[in-house]
Amino acid sequence: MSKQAAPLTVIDLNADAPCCPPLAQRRVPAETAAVLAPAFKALGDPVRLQLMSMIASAEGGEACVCDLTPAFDLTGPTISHHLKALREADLVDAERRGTWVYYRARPGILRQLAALLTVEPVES
Amino acid sequence: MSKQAAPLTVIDLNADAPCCPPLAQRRVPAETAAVLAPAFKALGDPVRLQLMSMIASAEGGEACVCDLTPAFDLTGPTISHHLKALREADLVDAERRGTWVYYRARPGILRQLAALLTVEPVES
DNA sequence: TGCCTGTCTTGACGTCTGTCTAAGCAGAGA
DNA sequence: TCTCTGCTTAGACAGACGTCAAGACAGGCA
Repeated sequence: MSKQAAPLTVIDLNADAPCCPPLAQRRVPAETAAVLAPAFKALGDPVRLQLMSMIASAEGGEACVCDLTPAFDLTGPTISHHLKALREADLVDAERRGTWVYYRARPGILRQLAALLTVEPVES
Repeated sequence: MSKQAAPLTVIDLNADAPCCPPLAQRRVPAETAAVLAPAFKALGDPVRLQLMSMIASAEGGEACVCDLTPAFDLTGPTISHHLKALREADLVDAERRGTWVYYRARPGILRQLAALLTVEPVES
């Protein structure tokens, strides 16, 4: 994976308002695709999708790694690796408080992705 | 993988109504994650994200491979490979009419994915 | 301070992915 | 029937990914 961080910051993934029109309305430009595809890719693993959901739906808006790990038949390092992938895709934030590390979802980018996938309701 | 794909058809990817509550509302079960993650994975490549958008936003609701291929600096077989990935993720349908092959988006699964990512609007 | 607990990082290994070239298949037209 | 065009499949290769074991690091507690 080559670098792609320089001029692509045009798209603010943390904004609350959708950055882009729905995918089905107008063709997604290459720059937008390059920025958003990694987020979809991060969600493209069943373990990470569940992790994302556990974090986003946790009470208080945050989840402790100590609660996430036992939910899977995977070793700690593997969960840590998946969490890192979610972090690098800007889907979650991590914060260490004492012994434990807490993860918190970033709703902004989730909104971007949801907006991109929006389709008009069925006409019948 | 020792699963036999039998009971996973509980989730109808082509239904128009969302199959599942938003990811941030309730924890996504493993079965649901296993079904939906491949769709996110398919969208997790910039080329496929653009292809998906070109197909979904095409007039008439369908796009010819002959129009898709020249839009990228990639060979025909590579585009064909990506289209196959979208097909296998149930994101698009293909139909041959005479010399050309036309691709059409399946809005149902896009709605499922969008619904899963839905987050409550910002409270301010 | 020293030990214990909990998490992250590193390195390794096998598998999967993205891309290409070459070959195969399906229709259309002469 | 032959040939041309358009798309897909097959095979190969480099690089990325998912997983684990082992070691490193950070904070709490006696």
